[in-house]
Amino acid sequence: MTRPETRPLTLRDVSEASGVSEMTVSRVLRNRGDVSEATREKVLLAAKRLGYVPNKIAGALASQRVNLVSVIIPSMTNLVFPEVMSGISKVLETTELQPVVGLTDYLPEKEEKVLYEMLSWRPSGVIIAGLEHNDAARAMLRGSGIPVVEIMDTDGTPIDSMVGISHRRAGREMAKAILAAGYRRIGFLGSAIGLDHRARKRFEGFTEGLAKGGVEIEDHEFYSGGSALAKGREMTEAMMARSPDLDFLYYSNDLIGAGGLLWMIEKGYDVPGKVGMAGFNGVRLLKGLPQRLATMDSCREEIGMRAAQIIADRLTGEGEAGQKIELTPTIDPGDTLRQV
Amino acid sequence: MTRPETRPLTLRDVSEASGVSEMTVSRVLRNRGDVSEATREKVLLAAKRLGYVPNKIAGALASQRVNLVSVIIPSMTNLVFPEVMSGISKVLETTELQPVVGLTDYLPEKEEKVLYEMLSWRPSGVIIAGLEHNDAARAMLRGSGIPVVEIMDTDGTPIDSMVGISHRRAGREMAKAILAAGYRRIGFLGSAIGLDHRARKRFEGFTEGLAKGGVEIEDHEFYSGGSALAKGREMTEAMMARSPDLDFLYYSNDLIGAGGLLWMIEKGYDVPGKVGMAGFNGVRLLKGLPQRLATMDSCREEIGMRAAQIIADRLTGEGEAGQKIELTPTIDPGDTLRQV
DNA sequence: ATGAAAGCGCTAACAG
DNA sequence: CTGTTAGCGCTTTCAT
Repeated sequence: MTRPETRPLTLRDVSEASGVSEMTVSRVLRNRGDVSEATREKVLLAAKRLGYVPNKIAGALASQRVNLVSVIIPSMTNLVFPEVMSGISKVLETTELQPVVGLTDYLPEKEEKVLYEMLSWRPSGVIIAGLEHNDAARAMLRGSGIPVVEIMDTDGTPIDSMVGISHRRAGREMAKAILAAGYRRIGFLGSAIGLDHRARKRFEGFTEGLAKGGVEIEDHEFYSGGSALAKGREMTEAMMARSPDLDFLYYSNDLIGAGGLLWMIEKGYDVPGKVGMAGFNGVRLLKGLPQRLATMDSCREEIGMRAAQIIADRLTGEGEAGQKIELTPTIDPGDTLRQV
Repeated sequence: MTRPETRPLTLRDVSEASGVSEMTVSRVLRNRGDVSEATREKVLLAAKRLGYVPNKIAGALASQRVNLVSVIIPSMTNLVFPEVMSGISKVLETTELQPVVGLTDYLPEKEEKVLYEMLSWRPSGVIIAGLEHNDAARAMLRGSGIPVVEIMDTDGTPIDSMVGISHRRAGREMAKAILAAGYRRIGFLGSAIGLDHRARKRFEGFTEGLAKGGVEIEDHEFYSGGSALAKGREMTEAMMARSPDLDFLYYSNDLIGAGGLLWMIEKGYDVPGKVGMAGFNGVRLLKGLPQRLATMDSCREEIGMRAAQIIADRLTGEGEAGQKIELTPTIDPGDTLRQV
């Protein structure tokens, strides 16, 4: 109980305290190999009494195995990624693996740096958001020799495996649904899509889908920073002032859409009769608004689960490299997309 | 560029490729000690060409130093913790340290497990949410010999340092403000506070504060699970049906408060004239609601920053152990707390 | 069922 | 400025 020195305990301490060789102590602590019940108990008792915590650094170096999976995502405040994480955790919890998160803030150089840090810990696998990475990052991933799963997006070529949805298709499908519902004068409101490739692809797919129906976007507005709900409100106000004839507002995410919806309700617009509205993501958080915003589920938790499963399977040897899984998001018309 | 074998590269590979000793390669890669510009460039070139990524496991074992800070929090989907994280990152980015997150889901046993895993990587410090931990967890933290900062809460005794607010006091202050504004018939709506000690302390402080004014809570309702916004709506409806005479609704967090507020607005209640409302946390996300919910800033980002700073300072030797920092949350009356 | 020896890839501490 | 020698704390491998 008393341990005046500050040196962390080692296997040797447990070995001496229990009178059992280091090797056998190690076996007991890892449940490996045959150890008699008697010595096992002696060891466990000693370890617990001392408060021994094994040193994974030494263990990993010796065994050349690290039960860590690097998860590299842009942000935690986005609502989207915590749900992906929860899918990943759900699956990894059934294994020996542990997720370790690195954040990129949507910046390629930061991604490169974080990836380098992560790989220097020799993780057993990498789950990384997006298909766009700079050359250095791609080289590292390819050279790492470990399973890599790129997630969220399937519009592109993965380094190894990928799990996601086609954002281009998601945009197209939403355009199709909007046109089918009879809307024609359409405004787009989105985040400034400089570095958010998936938002950009959705936007491209959307205009493409409209074009097929002979329709062009009538107005658009982009924002960056600030509270999404408030921004949605402001942008909607600005756009409806500028283009009062719009009959549909498509938002690049549910939060700004919700802000817009609240404003429209306040102003007494007939939604979805006169003006339809839709967002993107299927954010559960927003259930509870006066009207349910039409949206499209982005399959976040499932993406996390499938990605984690790919890594887990690869490590047990059951899995194949180069898997490409495209999930199919479904449109939820909510109360803001008129039904035909 | 070609590397048929799958064995990761080592310092030795770089050493051989550059014709410089391993030790000097190591010096170059870590910017330690004096190395001539000529050899430095030779080494850097070789390392880059091979795509060498150092093995931190070996480095950590040899140097007995790990630039990792464990951050142990209940959840990432809570809105509160991502902001704490962002404060932590902001400070650690100015240092060599890297945060590593572990999630407990508010479960003490899981906290113990996660902590054990974390400590087994011998991090340089621990930042952990809350002051309540089971015996094993406390023993590990105390025995770890590294700086420990418990965050969020200051109502209790820390193992080492703590940074947070007094939730008991926060509840009391809100009670005082509500009474001062003239409200008397008060309902409380909160999350089921089984394992959320901070919510519990706020509740206790709140009833205590009311008691000082001779007032007792008239009705209360607790929820668990589901979408907070929707729950707030449902709970508010239920409570107002049951206790139509209430003139104030205090919510244990902003999200359920927002749901309640939306419902009240829809039903045409005069807020804050007839009924006042308040939440807790100062969630920025919610700016953009029709009315701004009264709330109390929980200083999340600052807590993260201060905690990270304590760890960083301890490691450079400038800092002291046992720091106790209590921040003072301020009430934001928004539009739902009548001003006197 | 248990132990002894060797070494994982790197860095600290010395030499030169 | 550069190199050599010993480990870091554990696990692998091979004996017993």
